[in-house]
Amino acid sequence: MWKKVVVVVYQYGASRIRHNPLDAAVTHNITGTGNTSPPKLEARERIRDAAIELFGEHGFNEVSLKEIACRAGVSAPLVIHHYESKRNLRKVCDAFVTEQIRRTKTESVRIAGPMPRNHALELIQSHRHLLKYLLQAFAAGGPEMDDLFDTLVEDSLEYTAEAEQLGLVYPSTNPRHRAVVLLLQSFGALMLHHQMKRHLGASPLDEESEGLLPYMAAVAEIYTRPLMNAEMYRELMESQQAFEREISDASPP
Amino acid sequence: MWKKVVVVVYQYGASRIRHNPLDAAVTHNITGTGNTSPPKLEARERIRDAAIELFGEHGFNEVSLKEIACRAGVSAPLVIHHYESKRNLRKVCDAFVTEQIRRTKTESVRIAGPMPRNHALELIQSHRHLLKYLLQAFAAGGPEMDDLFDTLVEDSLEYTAEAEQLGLVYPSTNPRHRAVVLLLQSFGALMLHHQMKRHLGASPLDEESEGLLPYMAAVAEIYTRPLMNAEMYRELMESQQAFEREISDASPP
DNA sequence: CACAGGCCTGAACGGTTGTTCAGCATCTAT
DNA sequence: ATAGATGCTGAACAACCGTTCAGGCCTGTG
Repeated sequence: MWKKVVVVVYQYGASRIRHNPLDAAVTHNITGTGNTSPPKLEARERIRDAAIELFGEHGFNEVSLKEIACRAGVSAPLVIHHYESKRNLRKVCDAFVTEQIRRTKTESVRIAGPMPRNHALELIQSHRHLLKYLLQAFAAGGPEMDDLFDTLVEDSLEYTAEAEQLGLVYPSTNPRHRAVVLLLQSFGALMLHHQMKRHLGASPLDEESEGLLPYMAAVAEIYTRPLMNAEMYRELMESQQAFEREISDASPP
Repeated sequence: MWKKVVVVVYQYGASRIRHNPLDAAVTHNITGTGNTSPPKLEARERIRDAAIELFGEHGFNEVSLKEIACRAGVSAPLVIHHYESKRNLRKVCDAFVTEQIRRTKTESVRIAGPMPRNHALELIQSHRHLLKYLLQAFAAGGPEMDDLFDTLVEDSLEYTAEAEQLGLVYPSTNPRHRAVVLLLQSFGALMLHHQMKRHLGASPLDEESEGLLPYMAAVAEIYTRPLMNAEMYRELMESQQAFEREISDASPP
């Protein structure tokens, strides 16, 4: 039954989150027909969805309870009545989005097979609002997000290893570190989606799903062909090592 | 007595900032000789520096005027007296940081020669607070930041081309797009510096400058050796092309 | 029918925010 | 010495925030 709730919520979210009386009637209809177990439906889920959408769009502190309530078609005190406080609402949203993304990820992994595409791009097409929320939550921090990031790393590590055995991905001297940096780069690039859209014409986070080819092509080229020389590599590492040696020589007396 | 505490805190903060000798000389000169042009020194700069530091650390909306004033060792209304409003203060900070980074960048380019290191890493060692502010400002958006990002792209493009002629960097089918994506990835990874520190042990944004080798090594490996197969590349591009074709076939009736 | 209980709301409260205002020192110029 | 800027402050203000409270609507149950 919990699943059913989730499905309804998702469909609701996919329909751009209009909270008209019509939609309210529809949800009421759905709840009224079948479920015998304690429903507790309707407004509670609408509030959560509105919060997720608005937090994802504008950030946590930029959104007031009144705006959330307004988008959910309810009053502000009701938000407090259902979720104890705004902070707790955020915690619930964090947990919900985390769970939803975890499920979506494993599903998409099953479907896509051992294709180590960009994690971010994997999620984008169907769950844009979740991804937006996720990015805001990553920026804001919090233990839920730390856990989620960890599982993303583990998942990435896992099916990158599969792809490596298939010869699609080349081995690394430190697969875990590589996976982490790739995740950081992928999600980080999405956090700058505004600049990405300005310079590349489109971003995975805006409404139209088209025009991503320039970005995909650039990323693909960077990841399939070496970008810089081995000599470059050596110089980079040596300068950094020299710098760190200099630091540690100077500081610890 | 409270003031004294504040002042100490500020000086400690300022000693990390390390103003340019040029700026220090100018300010001292003005105050000492009684320049005819509007002096308005001392507190005004302190407020600006405090604002930059706090905005960079906690974000624009997370910092109140009172906190800025407290760190600058003045009262809140004085902030309004010097800078018309909080929004205007942010605009001034944007312009100042932008200008400072522009200057620093050209200097570092001169010094480093045609070494297309990470732009971010280039700035980090000496101007961490500026970089923190920059990342927050990128996240918040604004025309000043758009302009700055554009010049970063142009600069990157320019001396990547130099490095290319020296054989340190390999050519691209679209150098501009590649430069943009590299910038997005570099800065974006820094925006997730919390996760970076958790998984890689250190981040360029925290106080100690050591321990960056894991990150540098992973980045260097990604950029010097191909990550995935050409077959992988083909599949990636084709799936995206197919997806976009499907979209454009369905939508424009 | 009465009545209890779960949604839900309007009004109101305390706290914080950015900003305004009147006035206090300090200094310069007349 | 007087007048006038200038730099700066404490007190106060309106607006908004998250949250509380008392009560109204609706539904199910005796």
